[in-house]
Order: sequence, then C-alpha cells, then structure tokens
Amino acid sequence: MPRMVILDGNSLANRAFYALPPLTTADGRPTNVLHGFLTMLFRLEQEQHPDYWVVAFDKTKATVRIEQYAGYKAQRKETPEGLRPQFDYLKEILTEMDVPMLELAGYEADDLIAAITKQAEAQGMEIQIYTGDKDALQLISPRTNIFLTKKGISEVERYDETTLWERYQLRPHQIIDLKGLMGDTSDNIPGVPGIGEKTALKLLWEFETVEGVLANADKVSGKKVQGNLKEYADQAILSKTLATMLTEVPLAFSSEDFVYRRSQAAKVLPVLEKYDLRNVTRLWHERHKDDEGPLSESQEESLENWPERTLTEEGWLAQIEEWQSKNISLTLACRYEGTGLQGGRWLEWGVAAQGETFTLTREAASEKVCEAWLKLMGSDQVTKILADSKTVALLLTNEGLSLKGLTLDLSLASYLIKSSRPKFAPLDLVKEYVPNQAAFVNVGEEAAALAQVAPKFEEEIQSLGLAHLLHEIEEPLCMVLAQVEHHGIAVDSEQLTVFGEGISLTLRQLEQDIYALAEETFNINSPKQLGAILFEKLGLPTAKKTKTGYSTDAETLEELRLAHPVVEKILDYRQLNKLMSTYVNGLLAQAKNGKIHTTFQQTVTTTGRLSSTEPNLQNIPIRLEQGRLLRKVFHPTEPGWVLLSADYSQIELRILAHYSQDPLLCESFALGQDVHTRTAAEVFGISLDEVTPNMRRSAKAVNFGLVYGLTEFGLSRDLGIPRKESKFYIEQYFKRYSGVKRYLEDVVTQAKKDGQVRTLLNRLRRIPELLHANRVQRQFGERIAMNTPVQGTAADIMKLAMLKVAEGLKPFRATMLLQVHDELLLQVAPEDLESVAHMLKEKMETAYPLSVPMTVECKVGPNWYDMQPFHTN
DNA sequence: TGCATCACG
DNA sequence: ACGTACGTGATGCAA
Repeated sequence: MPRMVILDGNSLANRAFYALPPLTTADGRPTNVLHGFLTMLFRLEQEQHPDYWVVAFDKTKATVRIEQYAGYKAQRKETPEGLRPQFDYLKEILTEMDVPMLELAGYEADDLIAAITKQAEAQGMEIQIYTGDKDALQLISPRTNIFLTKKGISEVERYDETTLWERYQLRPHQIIDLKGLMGDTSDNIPGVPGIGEKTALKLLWEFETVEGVLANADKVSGKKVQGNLKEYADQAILSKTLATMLTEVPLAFSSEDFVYRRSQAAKVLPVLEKYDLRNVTRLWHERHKDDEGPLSESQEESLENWPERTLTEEGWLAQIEEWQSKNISLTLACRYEGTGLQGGRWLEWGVAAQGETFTLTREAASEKVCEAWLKLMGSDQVTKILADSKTVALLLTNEGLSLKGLTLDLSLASYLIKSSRPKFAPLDLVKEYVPNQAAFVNVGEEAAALAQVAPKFEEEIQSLGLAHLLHEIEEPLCMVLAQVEHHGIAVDSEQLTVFGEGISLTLRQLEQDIYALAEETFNINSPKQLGAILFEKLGLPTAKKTKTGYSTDAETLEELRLAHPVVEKILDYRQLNKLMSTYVNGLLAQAKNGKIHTTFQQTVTTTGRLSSTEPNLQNIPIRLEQGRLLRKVFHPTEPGWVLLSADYSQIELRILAHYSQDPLLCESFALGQDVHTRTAAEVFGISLDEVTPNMRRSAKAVNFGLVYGLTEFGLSRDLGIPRKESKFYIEQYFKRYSGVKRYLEDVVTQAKKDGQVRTLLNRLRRIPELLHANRVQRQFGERIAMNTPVQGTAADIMKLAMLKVAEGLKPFRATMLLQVHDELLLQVAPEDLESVAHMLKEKMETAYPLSVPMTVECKVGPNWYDMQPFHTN
C-alpha cells in the first residue's frame, strides 16, 4: 500500500519555535524552527519511507472561517518576531530538498490536510499526518494515522482508532464534538462556558455528539452545566462547525504532485550551510550515507543471471580462439592460493563475456587449455575488466607471464570515485550498485556481477572527469608496481642480525639501569605502568594527559629529561626498542631468499599517495643516526651494481608556488634559491646573507606548516616557541607572501562551495568534514582542503614520473626498487649508471611541468646508507 | 579491538 | 572556551 505522509507546516513550526532554545546563525538570524522541523523530517523520512509526502502551510490571515465567526482566532497572538522569517527560510530549504509544499490563499493547513487525506484515502493509500494540533485526530480512519508531537518536536505519538479509544474512549468523528463543547482557546473556538475536557468527555460518552448532548441537556447532572448548555447551544453548534476540517478546497492537485524524491546533496547542502545548520547537515549525511556516490541513482538495480557454460577441452580451445579472433571484452574474477606476491597460484578463473559465464579450473583444465588461456591473458588484443589487477598481474608474473589488455580496473575506479571508501574487494564493488548482493558462490557469478556493474563505474568515472587519471595513470601504474613488488629489494639478513645483536645488548643494559633507577621492575613498554612509575612513584610533574592516563610520549619526556636521570634512559630505550621490534625483527621476519617484497597499496590514502605494507618500506629510519645505520642492510641484488636514488626537492612548496602564483615564492624557485633562507629573509625583513641558522629553521617550519594548513598552535609546538611568536611569524609570512594567503583562502572557499577539492591532474577528494557540526572537525576540513591539492598533486606527478621512468628503464640494466613519496630508489649496473641517472632526473623533472622548475637530486651508493650526491652531465 | 607511540614523507 | 598542524603503517599493551 503506498504511503502518504502529510505534515502540518505551521503547527510543527510553532511547536519547534517554542520547544527549542533560540538558536541563530552566526549573523543572528533565528533558526531553531529549522533545526526542529528538519530533524523531525529526516527522522520520519528514515523511519517511514514515504512514497508521497507534502508539507501544508496556512496562507494569509483571511480564512474562510472569518466569515463564519468574527472572533475566530482573533485572540491568537501575532506571529512572534523570531518565528516569522523562519517560514521563509524553511520553505527555501524544503524547495531545495524537493519536498512538495502546498498552500492556498484563504485556507489553513488543516483544511488542505483534510482534503489531501480524503483524496489519498480514495486512492487506497496509507496516510500519516504529522502535526501538533489535536484537531487532526478527527481524520483518523483505518487508513489514516495521526502523529502528534509530544514534548519537544522530534518525539511523536501515533494515534489510530484503537489508541484514540484507549485514551479518550471516543471515535474519531467525536473529536469535533469534543471541541464543540470544550472549545479551544488557541483557536479562539468558544465552546460552552464551564465545560472543560473532563466534562465534555463525560457528556460525549453518554450522548455521543454535541447534538445528542444538547437534546438531552435536561438529563445532564449539574445545574450550572445544564444551564450553560441551554444558553450556549448555538455557540456549541458553531464551535463544532469551526472545529470541523474542510475537505472541499478549490484546488486541483494530484497525488503525483507529492511523489517522494530523495534530496540531492548539491542542492541541499549549500542551503543548509547558508543557515549554519551544521547539526542538520550531519543528520542529512547520516540519513543519506547509504546512497552517496554512484549508488544514488541506481538503488533498484539488480543483477541478471548470466547462464554458465560448461566447456569440454575442445570447447575451451574453440572459445578462447573465438575471444581472441573477435577481440571480445572479458570480465574476469580470480581465485588463488597464497598471496599474489609470494608465489601465489591461481586456482580458478571466472570469465564473463557476452551474457555468459565460464569457469576455468586449474585442476580440471588440460595443459593445452591453460596454455591457450594464459596466452590470452597476455594479449593486448583481448581487453579485460578486473578488480585488483595488480594481484592478478602478480599471479601471472609468478608463472613468468604478464597481464595485458587491461581496460578497466574496478578497484582503482572505485578508489578514484571515492578515495575514503575502505574496501575495494569485488563484493564491495558490486554492492555499490546492488546493495543486497550476497557473497559470491562461484567465480563465474562474480565475474558476471562485475561485468554488469563495470559500465556504471566507467560512466561515473567519465562524469567525474577521472578517466585520464584512471586509464592513463593508475591502471598503467599498477602494472609497474606489480613488477616492482615482484622484484623486491635485497637485504642482508646476517648484517641485520648483527645490527640487532648490538641493539639487544644496549637494550638489556638500559633495561637494568631503568629498573635500578626506578627501584623496581616493570614493563617499560606499557605506557600505563611507565606513567605510574614516573608520575606517581617518582612524582615527576605531569604535563599532558591522554584519554587513558598520563602521556609518556617522547615530547613529554623530553621536557622531563633533567627532572630525573631515568627519563633519558627511557628515551633511549624507546628509540632502540622501536628499532629492534619494528625494523630488525620486523624486517628479518619478512626477508625471504635475501629479499624483501613490500606491497604497495594503491587504493588506501585519501590524497592519492601510495602506501607500503608488509613490510612498510616507506618509513625506514633516516632522521636519527642510530636508525639511519639500518639502511646499510639494503643493497643491490646484483654484485657490483649500485643503488641510485632520486628525490624531488621541495616538491610540495613548488606546487604551492604553482597554485598560488605568488611572485616571491615563484621567484625564489625560478632563481634556484634556498627557499627556507629566502623565506626567513622575507619574514624577518633582512637580506639573504643576514639569515641565521635559527631564522632559517623557523622559516622552514613555517614552510612545512603552510602545506598542512598552518596554525599558530602547530607552529609554536613544532618550534617550541610561545603562541605569540608563532602568530607573529605567520602574520609576517602572509604579509610578504600575500599570494599564498589568497590562494589558501580561495581553496577553502571553493572547497566549501563544492564539498570537494581536486589536484592538478583532477584527482578528487570529497571533504564532508567541512560541513561537520563540530567546529574542530570543520577546521580540520579546512586544513584538508589546503593540504590535499598540494600533497595529492605531488602524488600525481610522482606517479606520472614512475610511468615514464619505468618506460625509460627498458633499454638499461636497471630496476625500480621503491617509491617513498618524493623519492625513487633504483638499482643500476655501473655501466648504465650515467645514462640511467640522466634519464631518471630528466623524466622526473619533466613529468608534469609547472610554472616553476622542478629539480631532482640523485644519489648513488653501495647501500641505502652510504649514498653520495651524483651529478649527471 | 582501540589506544598510544613512533618510524617515514 | 575549545583542541589543532597533512598523509601513512607497525608494534605492544590492555581491555
């Protein structure tokens, strides 16, 4: 049964106005009604799933009832100052939400509601009416329920015939009789003097209607009541008439006018922002969280059942031949054992093509078929759609083959559409469009499902302008990454073990020293126990706290270094313990055959960077000497070869210069100056040669902060200076670099408008935090808006460079080993070093030319520690 | 499993 | 009066 929800706009707005505290926008416009009304609206939308809905409003004060009774509503107070404008705001918002509204000059919302109800009933709908006005109870029927606001507004109480009877022992049609007798001061319906709710109910239980009561006035107990009934009989009848909701209104409408439509973020969010309705925005997101992204327009999609074809050996060979000769597009799913990386083996392929599915099982297939199939996988001519093609490529690499002809990787597509989505497995991808999809029983079914959602992903990619990024960058890159992962990097396990033994020794000594100084043994690795020792037993001053107790991080301990000798030991212990557990033991556990194979995650970060896992080779120590030594164990696989690294110099600041076109920043890079020194000179108003190392340090911190969304707090903490001083630096900076200031302001403004930001290569990040109700979250959103285009563009450029470098490496004896965000690590045969270094620098610097030059610095060495600058000719 | 901590860019 | 730099992953503890 279709469901129609009708809301009494005026009644609910009034309720909200008096029930809620006087909320306003930043510039003082009242908004409490908006909060109350919309909160309720979202809740009923979520709970009731209306098929039709409409909000009815009163229009003008000249209602038809004035003709009937001049006193009607005469005593109703003027609409209060704070409420009146909110009707306009509310209507504006409802318009943007595509919520139908109805009003008619001379009529009240009540009457419209009655009229709509009558019509909807005739059409066999179920009707729900939301109002604060008990008059509406008269409309109750088997098809119509009333939801009366309880205290507040978002709480409602449902009335049907049964509940009405339980509460008042009245039938719905008697509501008007009740009003006729007791009146209604708010509507100025007079009723009969001396008769309140109690008396009226008693009378109606006995005599049913006003007319019944009047006819039997003599039998009524109580002289005063009897007298008043006789004296005010006409007034009682009139009151009943006034309380009767009109069902005849001179307005033609059809239920199709009230069809429920899901609201659209692009229209709704700006208007909610306009009225500072952050809580409401949060609720909206909550309400619509399931239908963001590509889902919204295809909720009702379901999958077709593609028939499964079973083939004989001859059948397979013929089929493969046909796919090959006709260049049929295949959608593939794969089951495998082990990991893609470390000798994993494919077990089954699910193939979807032209409305049919096929399953190729390793066990069952003949060698001939497997051979033909794998040849097909390596054919550029047969195009393929896959989820997680990097793993598939690795599985094929394990068999000495390569994957060719990839035209769409659904995992990468999904990541570009919404980088914050946590999962990109086939089932999750299909669920984007077919929410109820259960787990796949077999690969054929999975392939068919992927084949059917693939066009929707491609469409979404096209419409978001992400096609180039996907097809020309991410997809080709994943093949490069597969090669890099498969190759791995050589580590000297013995050397690593020796390194670890040295650390162990020191660690054991530190442990003993700490126990001695603390005068007891405890688990130093437990922040809880450590906190107890330091701050309770030893009584050191507590500075910071965490959610769970005392803070004992390095920054806190650094402050306490002089307070007690144990602190320094603990700092040393922490540092070495980290090296031992994460790096020595962690890497040893990963080393196989003298090599380590990391996995580059291509669909994890929100900015477009790669990440590295199992192990993470993007965070090998370098800043502190003790840890840096660990890099000695990374060396080339081939004897005599060398490691060659190339890193972008100041890539993020250069991108900031490009975006902002700030003259000073651009000039600094154009002249090849040391950008931190130049910044110091500008901020302190001195010449370049007057800049002291300390000034440069401060300027460097400012430059770093800029990219993150500079805050006084962050800068003061980073530099260990008072807030006042960091504030001064920032002010000075923005005075000199006003172009940077303007850019950062603009990017935030634009992000608030769009709800998203983009990188130079069009990578997209949505920033829902900008609309968060919480101010801290919102400011976080602003910093994201400032940071993501910069960090993301750097990631884009690096990815582009990797593609060009990988191509450029082909003629040489050299391989790519690692990417560490702004650095590439290669190994090269010595005879090719000069050429490769030259090519590497060239490709990286020109990967995506900006309005300021890019510079790349190369280093060479026998291991990752002993790297010396290398200058190409 | 969530938190605290710390390694990197 | 708040709580704050951006992006990651691994480890160990304590529930």
